[in-house]
Amino acid sequence: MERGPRVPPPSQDPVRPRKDRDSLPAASCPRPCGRFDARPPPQSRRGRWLEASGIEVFHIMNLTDVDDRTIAAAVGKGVSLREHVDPFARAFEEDRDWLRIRPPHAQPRATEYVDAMIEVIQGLLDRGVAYKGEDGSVYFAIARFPAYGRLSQLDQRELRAGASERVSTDEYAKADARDFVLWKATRPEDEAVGAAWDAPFGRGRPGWHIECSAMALDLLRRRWGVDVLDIHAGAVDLIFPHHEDEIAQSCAYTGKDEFARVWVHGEFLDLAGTKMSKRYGNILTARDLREQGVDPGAVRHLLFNTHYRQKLDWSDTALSAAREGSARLGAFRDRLALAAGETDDPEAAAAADRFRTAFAAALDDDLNAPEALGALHVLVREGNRLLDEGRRLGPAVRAAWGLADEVLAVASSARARTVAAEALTVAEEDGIPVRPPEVPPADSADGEAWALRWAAVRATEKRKRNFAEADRIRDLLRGAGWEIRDRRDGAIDVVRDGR
RNA sequence: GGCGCCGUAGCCAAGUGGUAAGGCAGAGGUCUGCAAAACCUCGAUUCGUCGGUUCGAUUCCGACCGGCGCCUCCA
Repeated sequence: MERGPRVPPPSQDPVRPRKDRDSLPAASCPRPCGRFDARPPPQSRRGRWLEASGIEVFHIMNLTDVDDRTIAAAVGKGVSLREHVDPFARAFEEDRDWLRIRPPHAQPRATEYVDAMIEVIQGLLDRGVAYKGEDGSVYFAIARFPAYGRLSQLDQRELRAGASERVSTDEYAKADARDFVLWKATRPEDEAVGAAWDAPFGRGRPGWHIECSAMALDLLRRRWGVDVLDIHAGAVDLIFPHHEDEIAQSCAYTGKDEFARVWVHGEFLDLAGTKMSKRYGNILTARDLREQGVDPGAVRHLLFNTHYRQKLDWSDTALSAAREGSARLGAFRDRLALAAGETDDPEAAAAADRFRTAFAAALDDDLNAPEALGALHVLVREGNRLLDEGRRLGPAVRAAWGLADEVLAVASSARARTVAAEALTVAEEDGIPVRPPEVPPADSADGEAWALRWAAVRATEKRKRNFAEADRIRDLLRGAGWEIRDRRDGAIDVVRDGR
């Protein structure tokens, strides 16, 4: 078991398939449904990098669709659990896609794996590490699992029962205050929303911790016949107790020493210096950003600018810096697409080489995204310089860019539309270029055509040296969100302003 | 009280036992009718403070100051 996660470079273990999973709590609760108080899960970046390195990754992301809050919310709305959860799950997937996070290979829902959970719980009862409490619920007996606390270094903590005020008062059903619930005896409200199942040890519903273990184990065993994960990811706040409990129940059940070879814990996103949390009322959701028109590339740029194990303090200035950086990369992508030739200038090939080395070294070293991003900016600077000098960028640079884009996907999606000089003519009437309407079309889909027509008019006016009019048109377009850039070869770029 | 993290240029942020990536912002320059973009040049003798180890520490150790997280189902 490793903490302070340092994943072995892929090259050390090139063929073995890896199974990567994340425990993503509750499809019902705000967090997975678009909020990202924890970063977009680090395993999604790791997955991209491992895959780009030629390693097969199988990523499982659990959906907790049954827990106290989900049930309470469903009861409140008078709908079934499923009806309550589905919209959240869909919204979550939309936000995930918007953030360019790849879908997991499997996304099991807790309610569809209850049989697997019952099997694990029964196994734990059979092994004597679980017991049925007076309230009919089944608990895990921490005293029977000596390794408990290794991940969070709990063994070094003071384990006074009731050290925290949050425990102790009404936990009389447990033998030990630290024991956690595996199976909760059914309550009327559970039945009301369909959150109750029959089990040999009584009717009830699974506890949160067991869901993750049972789903992962079930998928791992059926697909590979193994019961240890290579990588287990999650946010730092899950280390204790959730991951600790997962380890306890999983290892007690499988008899293995570890549940995951490597634990990857992402730090939090802070807002105004404090953890983003409902408790503090400082929530920022992916949905919010989307509605503000923020480019997902900029969001990723900001996220990758800080190591995943480091807290990231979200601020408008940080976002705006990321937006600029992301736009610079997007502009280079467009430039490269137009300029790339069949061969690389030797200097360009060397730059691409340097980039590949630095990029791989950074990501192989515990996914050092900030350093990888730095390397990308160096490549872009050198590429831009060479293009300015009229040198050729070819397959080497294209491939280097492609790798970066595949793994980081941080470039702004705003694309420049380039119009060649010869295409910049417009019909004239009595020596005056025919103009499109001053007001941009309501339908944003027609916006580009409108902007391009105006750009052509401006080019015409410019040729006639009517600079005042040309400047007026540029301002008009800028007001409508379009940036015009004259190029040295006489062509123009029209860029949708992504801000 | 226990466990743990952080403090690097105006801002964000990597990193190394031998004197500090990258981005943003700013200044000057090239280019341009003017812009924008791009490129070039410029910024920490210094990495919270004070000690210690060392030939040498920002990097290791200790103390202190400041900020933050977790301590049994916020999920």
